[in-house]
Amino acid sequence: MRETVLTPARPPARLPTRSPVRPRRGTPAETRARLVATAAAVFNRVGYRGTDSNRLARAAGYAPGTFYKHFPDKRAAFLAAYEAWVTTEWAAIARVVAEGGDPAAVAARLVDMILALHRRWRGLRASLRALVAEDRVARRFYTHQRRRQLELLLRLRSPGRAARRPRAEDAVVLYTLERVCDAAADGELRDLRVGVEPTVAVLRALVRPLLQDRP
Amino acid sequence: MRETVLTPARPPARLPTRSPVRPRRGTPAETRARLVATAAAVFNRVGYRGTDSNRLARAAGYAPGTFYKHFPDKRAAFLAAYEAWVTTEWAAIARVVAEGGDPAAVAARLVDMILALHRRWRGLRASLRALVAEDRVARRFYTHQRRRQLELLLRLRSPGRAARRPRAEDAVVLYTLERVCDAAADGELRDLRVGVEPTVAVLRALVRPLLQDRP
Amino acid sequence: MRETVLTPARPPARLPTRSPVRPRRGTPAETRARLVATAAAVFNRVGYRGTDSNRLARAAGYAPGTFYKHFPDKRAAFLAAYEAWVTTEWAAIARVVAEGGDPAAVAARLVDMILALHRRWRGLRASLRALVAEDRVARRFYTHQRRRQLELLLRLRSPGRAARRPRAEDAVVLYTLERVCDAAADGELRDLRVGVEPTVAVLRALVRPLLQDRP
Amino acid sequence: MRETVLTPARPPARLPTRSPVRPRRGTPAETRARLVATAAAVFNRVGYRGTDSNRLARAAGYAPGTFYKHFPDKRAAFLAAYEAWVTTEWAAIARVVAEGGDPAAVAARLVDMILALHRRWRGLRASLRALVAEDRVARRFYTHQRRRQLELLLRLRSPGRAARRPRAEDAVVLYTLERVCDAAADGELRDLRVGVEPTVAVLRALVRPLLQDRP
DNA sequence: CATGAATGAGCCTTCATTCAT
DNA sequence: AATGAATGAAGGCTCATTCAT
Repeated sequence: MRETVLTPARPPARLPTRSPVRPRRGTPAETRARLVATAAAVFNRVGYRGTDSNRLARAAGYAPGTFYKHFPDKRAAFLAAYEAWVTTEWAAIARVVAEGGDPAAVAARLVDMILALHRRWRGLRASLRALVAEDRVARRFYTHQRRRQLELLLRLRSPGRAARRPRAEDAVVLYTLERVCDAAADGELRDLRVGVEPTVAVLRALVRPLLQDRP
Repeated sequence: MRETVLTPARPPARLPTRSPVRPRRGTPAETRARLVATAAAVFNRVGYRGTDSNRLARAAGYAPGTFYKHFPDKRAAFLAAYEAWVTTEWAAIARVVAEGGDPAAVAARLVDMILALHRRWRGLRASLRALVAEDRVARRFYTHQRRRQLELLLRLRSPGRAARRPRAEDAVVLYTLERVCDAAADGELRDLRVGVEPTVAVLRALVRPLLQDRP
Repeated sequence: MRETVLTPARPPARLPTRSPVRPRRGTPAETRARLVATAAAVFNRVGYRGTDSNRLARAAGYAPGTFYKHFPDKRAAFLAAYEAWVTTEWAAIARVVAEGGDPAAVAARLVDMILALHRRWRGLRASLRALVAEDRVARRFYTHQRRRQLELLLRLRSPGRAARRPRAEDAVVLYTLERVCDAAADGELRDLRVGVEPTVAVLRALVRPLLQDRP
Repeated sequence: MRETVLTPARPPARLPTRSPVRPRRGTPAETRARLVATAAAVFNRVGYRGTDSNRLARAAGYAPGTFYKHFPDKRAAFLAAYEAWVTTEWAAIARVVAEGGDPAAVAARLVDMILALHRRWRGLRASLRALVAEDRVARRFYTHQRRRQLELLLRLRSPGRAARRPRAEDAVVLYTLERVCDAAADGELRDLRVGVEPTVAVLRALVRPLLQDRP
């Protein structure tokens, strides 16, 4: 196994990042996209509580009022950023799976890619966890995204056929993958005196069975 | 297997809950304990962001100033409440393990107990996640507690001897257990159309190997 | 006395109400008229503070900028709506007086009509009072309208001749009529446990002497 | 008739006006009273929309937060100021009536006093009208005060006995008195080319029958 | 030890208005 | 003539924290 966690085969997928200054006058969709991209970057850097809607707007090159033309509130902007993140992640997952190869190799590439993504967006993800823990609406949104992921996973594995693996097992693996990648991204593993490499190996072993139906 | 998740063999261990009103004047330790207990209960009910330090003090029967005589800030009160929770949890774990029985039965009782504890304190735990995600100090505190747990686990399993199981595996199981119990407690599983019972079964299978050294 | 307050002899005169949607492109006068009519209806429903100029423009089928092509500001649109209301009211008054009949009957029909008009436009009138109370320009505008009314009244009563009734008495009756009709329209009388019928009777008795010169 | 409207027999009753600076640390009741007095003065000068809660607090010598320890919002502070005003007014009315004298003289003193009070507090009263016109809660509060006045009036006139005068007539006179005094205070009469003196004479004639039961 | 009145920076949001198209 | 994206000053309110008593 050549690849290491820190040098994935392919650079982590990126959310579009903020354009520099004064984008004045564009289509609403463009403005919204700029706001979302900037919000993602800013939230990732300083966290959800670390900014306010005014700063978010300014960072994207707009005045405070513009923000509220596109989002009912700060939370909505955050959830839009998170949704973009999930879309990015699952596009990347689909790509890795589509590339094919033997299941162990695919599992390895998947785990590496997911970990890289969690690393790159660890601030955003931390804020997500915080918000989901505190806010009903955010929680609903998050759970909805996770259900999407579960369905996606089923479809990835067995296109056209019914999955034979129990749903509970899939869910547990998904939770584990998410939680452990967050821990690794946040440096928790290091603080625990647990190596990243062996942990990644454990995750790969966990993910592999996800990729094929039971024998 | 008789026990169900919803009716654990033993009622979930409880943090001391808040004393009623006006306890005024006692030893500093008593006052602090009352504040911690009240804080735990209030945080569990309305979340970390759902109260302020004034209300917390009043709920325990004190004036706002008293709160700051015992804690440098609101976060410290929260972390004290969480520390009490962890202590409670691991005392309960030790008790279950000490009761003995065949490993499968012990694993089952452990998972049930932990899930019950997460259910009872789901508000507190949600706030913990939020705070840990946002706050460096809280994160350090949390990671420190987790290390304690890891050591405790090692000692539980193989008193006196060195553990032979890789540390990474233990850590992953610990994360999984925590994350999935939180998901169950918060109703995420239901929203995902995943049954609690089969999920618990998966967790038990995961926990069992923790309890004995490799053959 | 046949007529009741609630079933006036003739339906209350109506300001033209808002045109439905997208009237785009017309003469400036048409556009302005549509904006005024819509503004009257919207202000009557939600009050002056209850909308903003953007919504007002949209409600009339225009973009925000169009609004400011026709009015220097929101207040101007309101005053235009109020002016239309006063014109409507005094046209109705003139009509009732022109119909003739014995003074008592005319007074009765007048009071009923005025009350009906205050009822139908109570939201608009409430906003008028609010604005007049807060805003110098609106106050001047309002006082100017009231002077017009006073002159109109003098001319109604004694066409061609100088009035012999002291101006102060007329003014007081005008104020009373206005204030009490507003109170009735707003349900204040009910809250005061004062019947509308006897109050209307008092007003009629007050109005009658306005209609003829002193004997 | 000696007294003129502008030089009433007795100086208009005054709400306590604001204390100058930094009153730090007092009983809550004192602080609240200072805030109410300052609010009354400031609202009277610049109107309800002319300040904000921060400025109100600062004007009374406090920080913004202090304001919200005593009032749930700006409106509540305003209504407290208005309530104080009504209390002041009716104490003055009771005093004038208690002084006795022949009904015409009492009526004259009453009207003069009320007009003076409306003049002194015309800004406050204008804001009251604005708020009542726009805000349900303020309207309810205002109507409640007015009912109190009506009851007070009944009791003033016929202590111990039932009133024989119809309630509707009393209410109409109360409304007239209020509306016309406001008009005089706001300079509307002048703009209407109506003299204050003859208007006051009309009001006195109106008020006189309030003071005694029908013959 | 405990009190509780007071603090004040700062956040979220609104809306009347402008101007490039 | 009409558009509508963008503006930005300002307002209402919160809450962690202090300090004189």
